[in-house]
Amino acid sequence: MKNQEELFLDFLARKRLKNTSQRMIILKSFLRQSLHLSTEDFYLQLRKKHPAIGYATVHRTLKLFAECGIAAERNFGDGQTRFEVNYDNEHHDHLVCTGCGKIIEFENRQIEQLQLDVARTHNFFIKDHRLELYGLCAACHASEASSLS
Amino acid sequence: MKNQEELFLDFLARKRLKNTSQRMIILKSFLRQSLHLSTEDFYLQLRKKHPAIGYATVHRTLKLFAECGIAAERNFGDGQTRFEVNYDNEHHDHLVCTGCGKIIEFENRQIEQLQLDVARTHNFFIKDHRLELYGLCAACHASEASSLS
DNA sequence: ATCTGTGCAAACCTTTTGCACGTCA
DNA sequence: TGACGTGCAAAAGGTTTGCACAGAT
Repeated sequence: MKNQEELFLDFLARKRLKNTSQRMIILKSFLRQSLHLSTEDFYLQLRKKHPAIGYATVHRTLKLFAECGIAAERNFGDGQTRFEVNYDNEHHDHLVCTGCGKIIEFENRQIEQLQLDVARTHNFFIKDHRLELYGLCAACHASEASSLS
Repeated sequence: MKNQEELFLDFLARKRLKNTSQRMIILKSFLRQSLHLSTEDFYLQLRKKHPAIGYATVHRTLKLFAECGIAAERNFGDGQTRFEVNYDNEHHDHLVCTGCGKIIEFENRQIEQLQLDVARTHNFFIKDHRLELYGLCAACHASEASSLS
């Protein structure tokens, strides 16, 4: 099994794209972070250490990551696209706290199986799916309850 | 049980908002369509019969629908916000055909129940969720298969 | 009469692109 | 050397807003 870095290098070679210092810096930085950062936030964080790298390069490189499969593009409805690391084709879904913005990943085989059943019922051939649960995490729920008293 | 129109009128009264002819036209037109139109597409369709109504008014009115609960804002990752009619707080999810753009609604109680289980495991208090399955409908799948031969 | 709503145009915000220069192969 | 990549700035694409006039209560 190849790791994410190797997968990306293979992808570049296959597409005759070039391996530049910027792409390596962005790749390493992206793999190091495990959050769900928007392009903007990721760029701002990256810029602290690498002020010369432009937003457009970051954007284009994240798109490449998505294209080669090591990143997944997410969209939680706040108008910003987020990228997350995609390990080993494992699929996971998200719990999103509308109070503090925290995002928790989860995986549930039974739900995945039921999705396949639904698809079959409608003669659909599923390629991908997105499941997001929106609500309050324990901490936000507690603080909301106390502020009402 | 009140219908969607009554719900909206109640909402306007409660908020001391005014009942204008534009809002009524947009409301009736919105309830009549059962598709998942983007604001832009909805506006273009509406303008055929009511050329004097502006985009901003349509946009603001759809937002009001979402606020009062008779519409739900959706986002399928194509950069456009879509609004759909929300009947009786019934929740449903979507199958999206990436070939022809067709959107099919479905409902699955077992999946909903499993979501609650996931939330409980993480001490989350769910308010809402979104589930979208992306793939090819039977027709697109067939035409893709035939074009490959 | 007053306060909200409308339509227009402009502002905004994020994503995408054109271009001249730099860099990898 | 030649093609691709980069950084900048500007364009694009969609959503939101300020403002002056119109309309509802």
